[in-house]
Amino acid sequence: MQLPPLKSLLYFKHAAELGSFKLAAEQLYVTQAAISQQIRSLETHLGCVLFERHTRKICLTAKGKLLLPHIRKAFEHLNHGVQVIEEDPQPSVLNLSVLPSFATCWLLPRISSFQRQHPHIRVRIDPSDSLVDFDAGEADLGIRFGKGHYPGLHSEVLASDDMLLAYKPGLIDPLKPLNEQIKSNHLIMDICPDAERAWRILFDKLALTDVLQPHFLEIDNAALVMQATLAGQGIGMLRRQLIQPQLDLAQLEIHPEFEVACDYQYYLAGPVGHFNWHKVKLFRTWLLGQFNSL
Amino acid sequence: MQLPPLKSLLYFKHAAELGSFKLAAEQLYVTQAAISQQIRSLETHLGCVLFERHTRKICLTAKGKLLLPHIRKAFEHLNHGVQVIEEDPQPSVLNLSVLPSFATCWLLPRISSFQRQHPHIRVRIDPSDSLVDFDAGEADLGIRFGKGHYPGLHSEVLASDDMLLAYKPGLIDPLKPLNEQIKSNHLIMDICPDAERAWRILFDKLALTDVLQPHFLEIDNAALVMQATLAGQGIGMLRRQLIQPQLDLAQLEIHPEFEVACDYQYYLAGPVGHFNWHKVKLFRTWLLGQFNSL
DNA sequence: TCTATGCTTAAGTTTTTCTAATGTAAAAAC
DNA sequence: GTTTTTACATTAGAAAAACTTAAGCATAGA
Repeated sequence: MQLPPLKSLLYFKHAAELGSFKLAAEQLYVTQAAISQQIRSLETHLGCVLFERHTRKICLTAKGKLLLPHIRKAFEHLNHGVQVIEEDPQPSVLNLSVLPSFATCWLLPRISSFQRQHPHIRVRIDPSDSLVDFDAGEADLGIRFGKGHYPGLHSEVLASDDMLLAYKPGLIDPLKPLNEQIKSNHLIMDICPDAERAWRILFDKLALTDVLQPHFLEIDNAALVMQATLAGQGIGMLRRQLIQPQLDLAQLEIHPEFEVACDYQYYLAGPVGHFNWHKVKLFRTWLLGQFNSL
Repeated sequence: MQLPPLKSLLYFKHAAELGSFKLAAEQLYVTQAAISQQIRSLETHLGCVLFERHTRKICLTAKGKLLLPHIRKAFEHLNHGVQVIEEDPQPSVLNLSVLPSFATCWLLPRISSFQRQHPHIRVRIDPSDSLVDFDAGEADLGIRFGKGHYPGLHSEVLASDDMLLAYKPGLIDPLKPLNEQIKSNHLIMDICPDAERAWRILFDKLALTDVLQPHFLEIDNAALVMQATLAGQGIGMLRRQLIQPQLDLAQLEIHPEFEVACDYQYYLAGPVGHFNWHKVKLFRTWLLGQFNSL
C-alpha cells in the first residue's frame, strides 16, 4: 500500500483544520500556490477530491472528512514522538561550542553577565575550530563565524563584523601616511580567509605590491594575534567584535583610514529542537542583547 | 515544534524494524546510501544518535527505542486513513477511459472475453482523447498511447506498436515497386504524431518529395482511417495492434517492405490506490494476457 | 591475514517542491 | 448592476531535497 507524498498529508491537515489554503500557507511559511499544488497532488494520488472549492472558502468532501481524523492522529503521534526525543537531558548545563578566538576575546569577557543573570545554569564552553557533533550530544549550541550554511541545523545571524588595523597606542602616528607605517612595522596576520582578504585589499588600496614576506608575523589564532598586537609587536588585522574591550580600555588603537566588512558573519546554530529548550532560549536572548547593546 | 523531514521518519521506521539499512533500502526500492543519508539527516535534525552502527548490524540507541513506537503508531494511522479513502466505491463496475480509436479497434473486439471470464463485473468504456479526471471518480483506469509520463498517477507499459502500410487485398501489387504504388493511390493519413512521422520516414526512404497534398486523405481518427482503408479507398498508415483482427481475417493486407516502430507505447494508468482494487487487478491480468498472447 | 559485508561519504544528477506572476470566478461593496 | 476584492488555480522557471553511483572504511568471519 503506497503512501502519498507525506508532505502533502501535512498540508492537507493544516488546510482542512483552517478551512483555507491561504491560512495554511501562512501557518506553514510557504506560498498559497505551494499548498494548492500539494493538495492537488494528494488528490491525484488518492484518485478522489478532498476539498470542494468555493470562491471564498473550501469545504471538506465526504472523503476528506473521512481522511482528516486519521491524518490528525498520525501527526499527533509524530509530534509527540519527536517531543519525547527532544527533551533537554540536562536543563541546568549549557554546552557551547565556540571558536577558540571568539571564546577568548568575546565570550569569556562577557559571560559573567549571563552567569549573574542565571546562576542556576552552569555554562561550559568548548572551544573548537569545527562544528562539533551535535548528534552525539557534544554541545547544545554552536557559535560560528561563517556563511550560515549548516545543513540540517537551524541557524540565525548574530552580527556582522569588520576587519580593522589595530596597534598599541603610540606605535604609529596616524597623521603620517599609512603607506609608510605599513612598510616600517611588522604586520601580524591571522591565517583566516577574511584577514588575508583584508590585507590584500589594504595593499591594493595603497598600491603596495613589494611587501616582503618576512615582514609578516603569521599566527594561526586571532586571540594570539591580538595578544601580539597588544604587546606592541606590530600592526594587527583584527575583527572589531574581538577587540572591542581593548578599544574601550584604550589598550589598542585602530587606524581611522581602514575598515573592510567581513565576508563571514557570526551565527548561532544547532539542532532545531534545541531552540525550544529553556536554557537555550535564555542564552539566545542574552546573546542577542549583548550584540545589540554594542 | 518543527517536525523533521517526514521521509526520514519513514526510512527510520523501516530501518529500525528491519535492523538494517540494507534491507530497508530493498524494501523501499532505493539504494542503501539513500537510507544512510536520510537517517543521518534525521539524527542531525533531532540532535541525537538513533542507531549504533556496528559492522554487520545496527541497533537502536536509547533515544531510538524511545522514538520508534511513536513513529510506528503514526504510520499505522496514515496507512489506515489512506486505506479507508482508497476503498473501491463500486466494486462491480469497471470504468475505463480509453482512446476512441483503441476502444473501437482493439478493446471492443476483445472485451467479450473479459466479460465471459468475469460476468459479475460490469464494464463501462469511456472513449476520450485526453486523460479524464480521476480525482472526480470519472474512471477507475485509463489506457493511453503515449510516453508514460502521467504525473501523480501510477502507470505501466502494456505494449509497443509499429506503423504499417495497410490496404484492401488486391488494391496494389506488392511485387511492383512501392514507389509507384504510393504515387498512384490515395494515401489515408491519421492526424497523429506517429502516423505523420511514419509517412515522412517512408517518403524519405523512397526519396519522394514531390507528393502532392491532394493525394492525401486526412482523417482525425485511426478507426475511421481503418474503415476507409477497409473500403478500398487507398493506402492507410495504421498501427499493427489496431488492425490485427483485420489482418487475421485477411480483410487487410500490409506491405512487406515497410514498418516503423512507434515513438509512443500503450500504458495502463491510474491513481496508485486503484491498483489494489479487485476488479482492477482482474482487468489488468486479463489485459496483459491479451497483449502477451499476440 | 584475507575476504566479504554493510555503513559512510562525496559528487553529480534527477526529482520534487517552491516562488512569482498571472488568470479566474464568485462574493461583497459600491 | 457594475466594480472591486478575495481566494484558489495554473504556469514556468528557480531552488532545494533526495537519489544514484562510485569509492572508502571498519570489522566479523573464513
